[in-house]
Amino acid sequence: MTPQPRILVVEDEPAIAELIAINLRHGGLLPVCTGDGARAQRELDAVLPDLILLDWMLPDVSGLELARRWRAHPRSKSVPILMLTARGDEPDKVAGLDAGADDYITKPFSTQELLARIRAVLRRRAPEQTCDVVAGGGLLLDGATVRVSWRGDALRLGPTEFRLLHYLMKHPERVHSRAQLLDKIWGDHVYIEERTVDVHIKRLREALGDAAVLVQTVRGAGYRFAAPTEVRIG
Amino acid sequence: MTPQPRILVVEDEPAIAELIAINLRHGGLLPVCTGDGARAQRELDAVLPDLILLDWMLPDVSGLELARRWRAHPRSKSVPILMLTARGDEPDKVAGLDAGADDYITKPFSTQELLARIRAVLRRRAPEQTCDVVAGGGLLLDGATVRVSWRGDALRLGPTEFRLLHYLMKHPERVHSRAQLLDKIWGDHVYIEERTVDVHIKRLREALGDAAVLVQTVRGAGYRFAAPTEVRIG
DNA sequence: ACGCAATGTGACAGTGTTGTGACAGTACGG
DNA sequence: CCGTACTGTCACAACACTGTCACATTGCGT
Repeated sequence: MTPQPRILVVEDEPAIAELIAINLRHGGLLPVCTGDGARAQRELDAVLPDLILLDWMLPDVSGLELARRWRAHPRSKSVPILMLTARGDEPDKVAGLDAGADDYITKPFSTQELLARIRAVLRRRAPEQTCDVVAGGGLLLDGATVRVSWRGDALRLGPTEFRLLHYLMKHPERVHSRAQLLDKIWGDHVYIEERTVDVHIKRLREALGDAAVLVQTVRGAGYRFAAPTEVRIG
Repeated sequence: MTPQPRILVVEDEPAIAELIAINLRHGGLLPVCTGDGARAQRELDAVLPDLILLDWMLPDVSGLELARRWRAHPRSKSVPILMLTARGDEPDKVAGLDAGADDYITKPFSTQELLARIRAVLRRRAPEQTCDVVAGGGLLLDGATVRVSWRGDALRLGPTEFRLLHYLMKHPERVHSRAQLLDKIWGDHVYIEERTVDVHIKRLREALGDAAVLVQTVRGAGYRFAAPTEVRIG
């Protein structure tokens, strides 16, 4: 599990989503909010969260449908799902758990109850974390053990550096703006100077040593993880 | 989203409203100021803005009430609201977010913070851009990775050269006047010498090397991206 | 061939962007 | 309570990029 468990919040009502986000953050979790199934899917494709907080009612598809779909997909199969439903209808509860939800919670709920249930699910899942390894250009990053190695030698990274590298390596070649990185790594709804990203990139490069060339600056656009362009000899 | 996002500023103190307006304008946004709820409502009925900057205290109604009302109305439901309040009282914050605000900023605030928060909200609302690759005449340009290659070899372009080539390649064959290029690539709100386009075209050609023949001059009209015209025989 | 207008080109100072070191605040474990 | 590790911000330096100019070159009509 990453230092700060990532929680993907799928909730269409912005006010509630924000409320949840605040509480999660306060509880030491890292919320990422999405308002519909499509966005949630994209987010899920990007970085696998430690837990999904899934609202029953969504604008595009039902939470039930999403849960079933994610449970069927091998990549997201093992991510625990906590269902969020308006009233404690017994049929819903059964259907939700049937679709693969690990637990469910009914609105309105207290902050403590939400956190407690999330922690319970995380704890239950913790021991059997599946592998989440990314490799590229001689670097090897393991999300499960929180370790990075360069040609076999272990590297020492701080938490933020690790998450930064993790995200960059999951989307190699692609250029990410500072704003995007803030959203994805620090979580949305937090206000941080964009230049802070630069500083962490520097610290990351320091820690990477020789592998620093893999983290490239694209002037006027952002940063990217990639093997340096080959020199063609012809 | 319009090229220049419209921001409806609802703030009763003229001095503060003006200050905000100046900062927004400077940040590339288009502010429209109103001093009370009634005017704001009229403005909202007239043209839907991209974001609403809403003061907590207003002469006629509370910002909270406005937010709730706008959130309930289908027309204005999806316009993000950024609440503005004098002190960072947590109860107020929760109430504001509960009423439908997307984010919250407390006075006094820095210019940068205001702009950053506005951009963050706008960004969150904007759909995630899909990959855009353009190819033509042996050139390949990828907007996501910000890379250009000529018959497989990577090319090094500056930011403006990249945008210029991107635009030209997106509309091949077509001739673009210098004025059009300035509008599309530099933005329509800045005044720049038309000859500057020529200079960037030259730099672009330099960077393109052999592929420079694809960027053609049409005397008296402008520039165009196209495969060179064949020599007509017969 | 000539003159005019349009375009190419090299140079340059100003600006903006990024790298970097330092610093204070915070969290955490001993 | 103190030390350690980490974070976010800032100020400054280094550097790339930008816009403009002056001048060279080209194209075109007469």
